[in-house]
Amino acid sequence: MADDKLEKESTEEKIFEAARDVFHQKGFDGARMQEIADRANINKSMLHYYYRSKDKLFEKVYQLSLMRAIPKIVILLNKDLPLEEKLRSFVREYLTIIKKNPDIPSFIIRELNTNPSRIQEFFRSQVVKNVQPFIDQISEASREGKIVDNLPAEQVVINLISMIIFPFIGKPILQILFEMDDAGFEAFIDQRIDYLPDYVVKMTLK
Amino acid sequence: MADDKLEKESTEEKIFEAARDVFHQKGFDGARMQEIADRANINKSMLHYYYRSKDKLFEKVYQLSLMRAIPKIVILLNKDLPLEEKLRSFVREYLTIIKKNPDIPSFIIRELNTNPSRIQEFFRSQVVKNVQPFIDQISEASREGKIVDNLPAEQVVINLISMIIFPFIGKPILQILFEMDDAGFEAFIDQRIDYLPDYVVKMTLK
DNA sequence: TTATGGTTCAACCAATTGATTAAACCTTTT
DNA sequence: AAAAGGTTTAATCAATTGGTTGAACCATAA
Repeated sequence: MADDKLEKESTEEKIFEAARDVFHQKGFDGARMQEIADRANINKSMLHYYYRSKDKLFEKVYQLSLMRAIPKIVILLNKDLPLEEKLRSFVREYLTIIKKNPDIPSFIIRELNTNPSRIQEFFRSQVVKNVQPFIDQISEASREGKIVDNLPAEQVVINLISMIIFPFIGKPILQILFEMDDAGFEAFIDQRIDYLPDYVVKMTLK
Repeated sequence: MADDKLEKESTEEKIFEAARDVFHQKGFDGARMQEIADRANINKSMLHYYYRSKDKLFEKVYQLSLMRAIPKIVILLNKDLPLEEKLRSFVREYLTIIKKNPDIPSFIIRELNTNPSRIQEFFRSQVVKNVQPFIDQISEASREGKIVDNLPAEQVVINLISMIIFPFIGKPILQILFEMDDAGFEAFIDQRIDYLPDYVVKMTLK
């Protein structure tokens, strides 16, 4: 009755959000159930009441993190667009989505490197088949001599993904190197959203 | 007396190497002292006898991992070379060094994201001042209108680093996406060492 | 009012983990 | 050979961690 302003949030939701924050920041191994409980302002038993175990809770967080980041992009890749336009919107869309969820890349990469098996399956079943048409489209363009240096599709795709994702993963290094605060980093990303789509097209297509 | 072929290795060294492997693979939080001891084929007490604590042991591993990866590159950046040549050799050298220590990038990035304070200082004191001349050189070139799209130095540098480092960090994704085994991945990197230096120059300098 | 059933909590448990200890072992020195 | 000192080991500790339990709480329905 004190400040129930916007506290319609259920306990289950509070737990999930706290878990998401802690898992994102510390990873599975570094996360503590007690810390999640504290951040959600509830008793630790509640975690197990709603999610059974740390593994199950992590699974939920992980799944939603991936779901939030990937499908929107994947849809784009399956559209029937000319390569040039697809490249441009891929870069722009991807950067924009990650900007809204900037801690997801580090999170995914970290868990993918420390405990591959847990999620390789997800990638194999959800991502690969949706990216394949895009790869094929690039391969075809390469065979037709439309790609700079006749690079194979794998190299082109990695160059794309690298330039999109790495700045978020390397944020702490970046901030030290260029003496950026968080606002500076955001401005840096905005600048990227602005020039990178055209830049990528230019450096990829003849 | 069985197979003491090359076992001149001291216990201290065996511990360090085992620790390096385990820390690289699992990170600080995921690493277990017992696992390190097992991998080194020694009693767990030896870890503490030689390195006092898990933290101290980690510190040693971390420091050497950084030392091994960074100085060689940093030296290059301070040489008095024309930008074009410096770019080329920067990409080639950096890729070659990481190829020899392919698990270091993920390791550094992971710890940098989970526990920034532990190492920010190292970067600030060791890396920044050595990279600065390189940044300045690019900034100057940009002012002189020699950079494609007149990109600011920060964007150029990040594009470089992204394309060099990310493939190693994203190896698990890459392997799923393109159905690569470890040999395939190495071939992929070799291909990169081959074309990326010139490619980067072309996409950076007018 | 009271019975019901979902929710919350404090107390507790078993297992794991980093760390310590004291004795045994081995190599070198005297 | 015996003393000395560094090295190795097994046993053990205290703290932490994920997880469990049973009772209390509280809203809703009979």
